[in-house]
Amino acid sequence: MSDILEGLNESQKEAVLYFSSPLLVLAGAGSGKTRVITHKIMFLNKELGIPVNRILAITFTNKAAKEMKERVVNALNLEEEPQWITTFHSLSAKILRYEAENIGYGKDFVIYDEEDSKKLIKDIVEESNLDKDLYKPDRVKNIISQIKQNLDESVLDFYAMQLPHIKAIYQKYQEGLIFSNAMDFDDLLLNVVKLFTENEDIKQKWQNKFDYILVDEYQDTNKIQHQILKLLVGNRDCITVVGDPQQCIYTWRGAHPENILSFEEDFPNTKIIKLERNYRSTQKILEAANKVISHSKGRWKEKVLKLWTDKNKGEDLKLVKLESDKQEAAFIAYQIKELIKQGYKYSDIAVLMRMSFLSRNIEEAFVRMSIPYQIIAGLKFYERAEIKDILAYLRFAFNPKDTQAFKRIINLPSRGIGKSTLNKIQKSYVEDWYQALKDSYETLSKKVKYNLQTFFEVIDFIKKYGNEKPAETAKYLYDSIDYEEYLISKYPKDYEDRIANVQELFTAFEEIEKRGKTLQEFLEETSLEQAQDNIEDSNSVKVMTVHASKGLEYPVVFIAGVEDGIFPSGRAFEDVEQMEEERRLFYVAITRAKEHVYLTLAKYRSSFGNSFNETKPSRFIKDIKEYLKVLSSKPKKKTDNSLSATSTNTGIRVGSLVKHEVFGKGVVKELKPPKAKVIFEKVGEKELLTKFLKAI
DNA sequence: AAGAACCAACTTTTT
DNA sequence: GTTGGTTCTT
Ligand SMILES: Nc1ncnc2c1ncn2[C@@H]1O[C@H](COP(=O)(O)OP(=O)(O)OP(=O)(O)O)[C@@H](O)[C@H]1O
Repeated sequence: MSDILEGLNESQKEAVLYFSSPLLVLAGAGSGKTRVITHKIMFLNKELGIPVNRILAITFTNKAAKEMKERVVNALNLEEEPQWITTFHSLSAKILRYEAENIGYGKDFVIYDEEDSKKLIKDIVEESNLDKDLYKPDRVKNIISQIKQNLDESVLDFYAMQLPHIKAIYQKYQEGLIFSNAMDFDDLLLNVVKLFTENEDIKQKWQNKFDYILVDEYQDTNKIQHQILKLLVGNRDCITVVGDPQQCIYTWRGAHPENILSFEEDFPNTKIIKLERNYRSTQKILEAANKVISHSKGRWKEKVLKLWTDKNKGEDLKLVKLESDKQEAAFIAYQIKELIKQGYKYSDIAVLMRMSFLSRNIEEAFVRMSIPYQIIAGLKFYERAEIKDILAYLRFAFNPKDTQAFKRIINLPSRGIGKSTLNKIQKSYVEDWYQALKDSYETLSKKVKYNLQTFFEVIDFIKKYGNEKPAETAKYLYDSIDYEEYLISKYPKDYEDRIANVQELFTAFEEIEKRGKTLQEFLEETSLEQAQDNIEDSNSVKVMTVHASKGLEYPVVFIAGVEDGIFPSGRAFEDVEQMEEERRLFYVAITRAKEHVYLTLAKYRSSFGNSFNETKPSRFIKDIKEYLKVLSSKPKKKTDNSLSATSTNTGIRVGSLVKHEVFGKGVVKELKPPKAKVIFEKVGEKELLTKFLKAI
């Protein structure tokens, strides 16, 4: 029975071969759950003759989907990538593109990100003359999300006690989205449920598309996602899900460790298979992880077998206490250099943290020590203002109902359009903003009229050429509205970075032009992008939040900021449930490691750059102290020239010859982490972020 | 309506 | 250390 079953243990084989009823694979970290899914796809195709495009496999991240696709393509010698190995959100977006008209949307609907959604809420609160301190967009958006994720409007009644207008806001928010032909992230899922429940024939059609459905990381799915699965499976047996309630870390997005146990209730005759062998970590790491999770409460605990491994004992986990956050970062950098000397590669190493702002110090230390790194967190590329500005123009051209995009671009660059002009335009609104603008045109002031001419030209140009020639279109847009000028005057301090970002966007457009993708598809992809997606294969240390490390593994893992208030987060102090999640998060962090774990903490940490606060070691430390070795911090050396001179890395040093997308070739004059002063051949001296520089 | 100048309140985690 | 908001001036 073929090589597909090779490299699987007995329980994994059983899981791959089981088809008699719905299957739930419950197992701890690193036990080969994902491998079960991948091999089951191969088996379904190769041994049972099911076309890969009739198999739906859902992963948590795009990156996991990509890797799974690659494995399957290689193992089965496929000519084309499987279409339906994807995430819940991408799947939903794909379904809704086909079916939008059936639920009252145009098929050019846009996806509103968090920022768009919050701005909409802010507008509503303003228009309704409500107390904007009470109805903070953050809070309101959270509540609305909770309602949508729990398929339960009684949540609304609960909050209505404190916030009497929350119901009205919710309603106006939904109206506002539909008005703009837009969906938020939750709608993406919710509308699939709506579509399927209201249209039996459409549901049938999609059921018939798939012969088998597999889901990875099931513990982090929420009720709507579960509902989508139910609707797609119908009363068939064709589903396998794998998961680990101990690794549930997205309860704030509607997941719950208990959910995975109720899978049985919704899918009758569910068979449960448990895996108990860990293939990832050394004994000590595994035991420490087991210990962490053994302190957790919750009835799901006994449902998962305790893991064992026959790997060697390995080394103790290390705990290193440093005086300050700067020294913590310096230690990590120093220790990485030591590991490199021992033969590890930069890409063997990950630095994990609970909160993304901790990466700042680490980045600085890495630049100083010439350690190649990649930060997988923080402001994502497509959330940057300059990127969103350009995209908003494109969005608006294709979907002129998009109110948030319209408001963003109508006075960007400044065209003399403020509140009162906007009101005039709004009065003419019938069909969409483009029409409103045209119809109100004659009533506007001379200056505005003049300025709007370019605006119309640009929008018309995008409409005409945007889909075929996105790169050229974007460049035309950039020139016509003098966007560079705008960036320079608005961001005198860092406009270079921003221009470079836009340049990078153009490159991405050229890419999609080559691959024959539509702009529409591109916009959708970017809104569903995840931090993990950008992880490079390059030989660099990966720096990320614990959340972003889901499903990944590294020989060496540093966990920074292991302090009460950071890990666990201070927000979890009063809430038992949340503290439980912090514990699971800590479990996830440790179980990413194969060979070495370093926990680091700073006795004093500066908040917001100035005041130093004394910290307390994380409460999780004492749970694993029997596996911990406390290291004294090494004496600090002031300079690192000797180190960087001997190491062969791609880091940038004073004197390095470098290249920049926009400014061309130059020489590094001075390092000011994370920036560098560079003298360029053509444009002279500039100060910019080193990440935009390539050593040559 | 735009821009300067000043202030406040942040930072979980993210599709 | 940033981002967004407010207030004042032009
Ligand atoms: N039967 C096996 N024999 C040897 N190695 C295996 C086997 N199954 C899985 N592995 C390896 O163990 C590691 C963890 O596997 P996998 O990612 O599938 O686990 P997982 O249970 O999905 O982990 P997590 O819960 O952390 O996402 C991988 O490096 C994988 O290649």
